[in-house]
Amino acid sequence: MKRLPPLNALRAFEAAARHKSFTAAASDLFVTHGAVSRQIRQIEEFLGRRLFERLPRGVELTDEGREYAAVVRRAFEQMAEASDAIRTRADEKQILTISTTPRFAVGWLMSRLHLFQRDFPQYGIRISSTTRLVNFERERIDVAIRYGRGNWPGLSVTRLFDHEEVPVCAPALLEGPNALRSPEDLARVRLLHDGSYQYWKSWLEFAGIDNVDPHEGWVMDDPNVMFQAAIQGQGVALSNPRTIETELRDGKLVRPFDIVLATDVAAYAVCPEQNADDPKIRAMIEWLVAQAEAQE
Amino acid sequence: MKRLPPLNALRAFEAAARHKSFTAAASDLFVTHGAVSRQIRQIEEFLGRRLFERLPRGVELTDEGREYAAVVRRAFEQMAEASDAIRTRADEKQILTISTTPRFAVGWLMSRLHLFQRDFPQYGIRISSTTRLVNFERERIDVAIRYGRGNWPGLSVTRLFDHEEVPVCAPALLEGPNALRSPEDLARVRLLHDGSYQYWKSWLEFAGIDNVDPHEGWVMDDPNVMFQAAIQGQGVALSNPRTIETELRDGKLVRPFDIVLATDVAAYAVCPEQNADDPKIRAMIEWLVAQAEAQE
DNA sequence: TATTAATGTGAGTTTTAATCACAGCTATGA
DNA sequence: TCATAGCTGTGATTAAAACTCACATTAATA
Repeated sequence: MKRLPPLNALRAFEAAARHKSFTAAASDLFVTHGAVSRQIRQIEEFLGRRLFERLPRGVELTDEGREYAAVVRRAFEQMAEASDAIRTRADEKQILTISTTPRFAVGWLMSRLHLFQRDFPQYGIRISSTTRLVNFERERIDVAIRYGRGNWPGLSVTRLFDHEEVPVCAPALLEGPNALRSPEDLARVRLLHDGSYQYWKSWLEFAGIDNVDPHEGWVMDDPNVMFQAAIQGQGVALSNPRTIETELRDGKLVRPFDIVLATDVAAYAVCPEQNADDPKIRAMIEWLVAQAEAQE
Repeated sequence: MKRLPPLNALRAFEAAARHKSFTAAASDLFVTHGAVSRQIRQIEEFLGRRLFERLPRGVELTDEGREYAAVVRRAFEQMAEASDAIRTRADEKQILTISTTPRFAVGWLMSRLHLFQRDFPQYGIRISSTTRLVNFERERIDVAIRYGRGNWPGLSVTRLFDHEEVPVCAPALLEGPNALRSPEDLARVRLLHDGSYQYWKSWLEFAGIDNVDPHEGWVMDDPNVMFQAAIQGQGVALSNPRTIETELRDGKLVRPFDIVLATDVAAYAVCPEQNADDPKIRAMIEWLVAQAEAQE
């Protein structure tokens, strides 16, 4: 076979030809314009011909460049199409089953999962949300995301992020004559509890507040219900800020004070040790870690 | 455009599919089998499918892999063909003119130049061999290779290798009753001089030989003629072993003793300073340096 | 049973590519 | 007409990717 030009540079050339601009191609490829400029030069040196005319504002393809770009684009399209055909082949599509808590599913996973699907169209996704500990084999779970201390024998354990607790409430509670200003003001509002009084008790101790009764308020067994109550202004809930990211960003919930209780539990991605090398499981766990890191 | 797999890995896949072997593909691509193994895995993880069946002796394409390989190969062929068409386009082909001494041309450059041409088919090559110092502009020289001390003002100078001198002769001179055994035996054979007695004089001084008259022997003004004389067994010549590589390898000439005289001159690639950035000149000089280094 | 001819892989190194920050160019518009 | 905005080019540095090495593993072959 005849010698091929540097392939990554060729892809940069294709993008530049499509945009008629190095800068636009660069942002298309998520690199800087300098990287594209170097790669185009590589191709031009390889071919011994200019492919672009350099103009003061942008670039323009030479005749040769235009012809070449057409061939290159067609070749890339064929490759992309063939790759895509394999990746999205519906028959015998592999299903990746994720088990997690309902809150984590709604508050963290859902808003990100389309990104995984975009990068890995070859896998079907199934989400099984339960607070129970799962039997991987019987329930056909590939990856579970669980809070704990990471000591699960027989399982491959990957830490995602620490679990911290911070009070959150509807923004309306920060306004008016009874507005929450300091932690002591919690005595005047309803506490929302997730299953047990324990969490608020620990937080109040940590914050050094003694005028607030941790047994006051409502207890709900479904955290999603609890957060809906908080959004409606029914009281103040405790939450890991990471799992209510969207609510915080949209302003549905706010953090009245920045006293963050660190805990000794963390979110972990786990799977049976013997499956840790399965490509789809590895892909998912690596992706979860990357997402958790990106969130910081 | 749909997402493309890692392109260099794709090339490795193509080679592996062609050879039906990772090891063979590796040597084809001048890398180790480990590199190919990783790249194939990359592609397989990207696609979410095995492309090869792993057998104990070698690998075999899966049905999917076979289909995919066909598409990929065709796409690469299109790119290679289009690239080649531009690179070898005869009209307006750029000519690269190299000026060097006749000896260097015959003894070093000639045997390597096809490698340059293979990598850079887009340039036509012209060789101008003369011992004169050249006028780059008037004689349209792009790159000159010259011996000296590297102090040529106005020129961009790149050192290639040191010039050393060592005696060489036909292997026949090492046999029979009058065989050359030690440097002192040079008194019994003819010395072959390249233009001046100076070189032998320096070498004999360096070697500490005082029974040999450096003014003995034949003086030839063309080193190629001198080496022909040496090959025919007419005497012993002094030479830089680098420029008679092929004669040494073929056994036409041998080094009777390993006393190497280092000199203060070296071989340099030079070009006018203002042309040092010309792609074809840069390509040639970088290639000359790489060849000189490879020879060591 | 030892050998051979392959692929797979963890750790470390080398090579390659990308970034950053600044330079240079010129059409545009104040 | 002169500063500005919008590009591309590049030297030095940093970051990432690829490769190598050495060893492991496997099963056909001698």
